[in-house]
Amino acid sequence: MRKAPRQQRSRATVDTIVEAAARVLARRGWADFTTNETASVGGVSVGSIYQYFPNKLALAEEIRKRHLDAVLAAISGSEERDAAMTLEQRAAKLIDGVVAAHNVDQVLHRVLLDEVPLAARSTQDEFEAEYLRRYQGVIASASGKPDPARDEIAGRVLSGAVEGVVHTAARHGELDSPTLRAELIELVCAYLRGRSAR
Amino acid sequence: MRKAPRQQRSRATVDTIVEAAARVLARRGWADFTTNETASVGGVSVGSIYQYFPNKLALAEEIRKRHLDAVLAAISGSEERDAAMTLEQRAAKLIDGVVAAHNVDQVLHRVLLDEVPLAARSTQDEFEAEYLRRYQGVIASASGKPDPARDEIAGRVLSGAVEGVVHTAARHGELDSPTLRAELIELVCAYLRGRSAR
Amino acid sequence: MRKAPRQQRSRATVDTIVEAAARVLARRGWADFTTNETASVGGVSVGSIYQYFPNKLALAEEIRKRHLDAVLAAISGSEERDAAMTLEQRAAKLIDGVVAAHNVDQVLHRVLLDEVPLAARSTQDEFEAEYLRRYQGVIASASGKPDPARDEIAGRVLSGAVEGVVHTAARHGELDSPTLRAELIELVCAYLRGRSAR
Amino acid sequence: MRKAPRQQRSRATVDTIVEAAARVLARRGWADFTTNETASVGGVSVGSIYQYFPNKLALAEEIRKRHLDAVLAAISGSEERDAAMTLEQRAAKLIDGVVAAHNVDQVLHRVLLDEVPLAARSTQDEFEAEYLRRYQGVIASASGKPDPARDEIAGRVLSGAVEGVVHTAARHGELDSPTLRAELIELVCAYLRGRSAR
DNA sequence: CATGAATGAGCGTTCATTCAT
DNA sequence: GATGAATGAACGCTCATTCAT
Repeated sequence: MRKAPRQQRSRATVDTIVEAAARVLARRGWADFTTNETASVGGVSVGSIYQYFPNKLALAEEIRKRHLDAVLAAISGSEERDAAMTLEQRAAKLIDGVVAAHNVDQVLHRVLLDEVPLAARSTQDEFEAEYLRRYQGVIASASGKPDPARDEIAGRVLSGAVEGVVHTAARHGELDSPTLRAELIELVCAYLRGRSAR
Repeated sequence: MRKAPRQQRSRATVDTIVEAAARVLARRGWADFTTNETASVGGVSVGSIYQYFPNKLALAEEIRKRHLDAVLAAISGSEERDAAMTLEQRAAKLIDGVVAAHNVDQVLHRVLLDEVPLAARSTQDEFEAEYLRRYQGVIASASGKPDPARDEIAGRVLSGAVEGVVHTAARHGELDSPTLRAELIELVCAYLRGRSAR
Repeated sequence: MRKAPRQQRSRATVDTIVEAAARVLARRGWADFTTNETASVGGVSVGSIYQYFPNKLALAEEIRKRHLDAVLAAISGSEERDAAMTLEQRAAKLIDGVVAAHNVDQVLHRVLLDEVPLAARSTQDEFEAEYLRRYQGVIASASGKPDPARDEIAGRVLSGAVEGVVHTAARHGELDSPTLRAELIELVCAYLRGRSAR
Repeated sequence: MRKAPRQQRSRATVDTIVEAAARVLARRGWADFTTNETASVGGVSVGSIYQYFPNKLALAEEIRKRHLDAVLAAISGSEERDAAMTLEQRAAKLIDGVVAAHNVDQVLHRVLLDEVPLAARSTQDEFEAEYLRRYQGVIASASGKPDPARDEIAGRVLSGAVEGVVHTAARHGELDSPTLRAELIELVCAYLRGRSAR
């Protein structure tokens, strides 16, 4: 950000801008994301945008930051590591988190991840690290003895798989289907069980 | 396409244009995809592009069509339904097909699927139908008795999962890792076994 | 220049643009020199300007080039080194050349030299070299034996002095005053005579 | 100026503003001279500038006023009309004054004279009148009998010449060269001697 | 008095698209 | 058919200026 908003008025303006920008970005996609439209949707002048953001990309970066924070909050929730939970229960909690994350703002989520170029060392990295940590939790509880290298691969496979399914489900508006939830849980458990059996 | 190229020369021109456009699209992404650059890369004039395509999106649509055809060709290969194949073998063949598909042109693939807006549902749908059919084959061979409704869901789950894993692997340049291949096969088999056990 | 104009039409357009730009630059000065005004004055679209010039400065550079060529042409004229000419005659010819140069387009001349930033290794250098060569001719004919170091200083002093007088005269619209001409010739001769006497 | 600063504090503010503005103007040139940068360099707010100056040009006008005052002060110095001084000595004093003037702030000087448009003729005129008066002093001491008309022309020629030489010397960073000083003195004396001989 | 948030006209520049040649 | 010159709406962004606090 170019300038830290000092007065209360300007903090409100920044919020207005970012929210308007997020709406425009989700509606139009990165290619048609326009500072002018953002300004008019937010009811502010273009100048105000550039008072706080050096350029369009920085604005998008701030949107990403705020969105991923919200997603992380949605994923987190009840953090207690209940030793008594079954694998199914852990998997269910994971899936619910991911689905909740996608429910934050599906379209915006997709645009941010697929279209907006990331400006070197963005918030994305921190987010992905936290995201993978979720999976490690479940994986660890399923495998007999921890094997960091193998576990990391499993994390990537699982997160990719779950993400892929949820992604396409979101596209078809079936994010909240219970069947989908059940199948996803089954997918995770089946994979992890087979893995610990090997 | 605006006009069907009649002579052989013009068919060559169209090919030149589409190939140049595909290169530019892959290199720059949809947001920076430019008809002028396409023309200069292809060594033709902008006018020639508009002789055959009513606008930029139509050109991209043609790229998508050709690319998805190539991807289908890569997936297909040995079509024989060998009754003697084990589940693992079938799964392996499937995975190999999907990976091969992504290898056709990874960057272009990603851009086409994630960034370029789809004008009409046409090409993409046909492709997805064929794509799911691949999965149905494997699913059918794993389940005892066919149950179209359940099998369709399983197809969506499996394709989404595999696609998701391959997608992220491609992003990290690990598409050809044998470990990944093994884990993916295991994922598919584990899921299908668990499913038929239920 | 970005593109060489191939057709005759485009060569005409480039001329139109440069001429319009020169008029705008002279009228408004560099700080208020605008591509939009240039386009509208020239009766072309902004796009056409950028078809041939990568940016505003390059356009100004082309104006400079053309202007300095014209000035050089005005200075040159009868080049014959008549050994029989007196110092006064040589000085008169020099002064006439410089005045003629300033008469090419006084306002534009001032703007180009004083305001427009020069884009590294511009036409300016070549011009100045040629300009100083004029002076060396007169200086050489006045001094007994050539002394390159001293002569160069004399050249700088003389050209600076003449330029300064003509400059302010131009500002007051007295460029064509015969009195001024006479005094300038006297200035040059007096300086050179005193110098050779030393 | 819009408002006369009454309190001591505000007079200090005005000074701060003008000094900051002068620095920015010298550094950036008129085309890139910015009130915002001025404010931030001076450590005040934009609002404060507009408290005292109706617009950017008025601010520049104030800079000019202060600068020309400083230049006049530099030129003046020992004002005593020593009847015993030789022409060379008088010329030397003149040259030293002009050089000293340019040394006040060479870059700012150039920008003010060449780039900043003059709003009203006021400040500049007064300055030029005083400037020419300097030259009249030397001219008067060199010519036998005073001839106001001829002397005025000589003043313009001499001031233009000296100014021109010093100007270019300043551009090449050779303002303090003793050779230059000697040549300039010689230029002035040679011209005046020749003139009184006619 | 001073601040600095807000404005918005206007700038330089790009690029999809048209059309005379 | 093919060319490429020409168009102009629209973009990202700046900055002189205003005014509520």
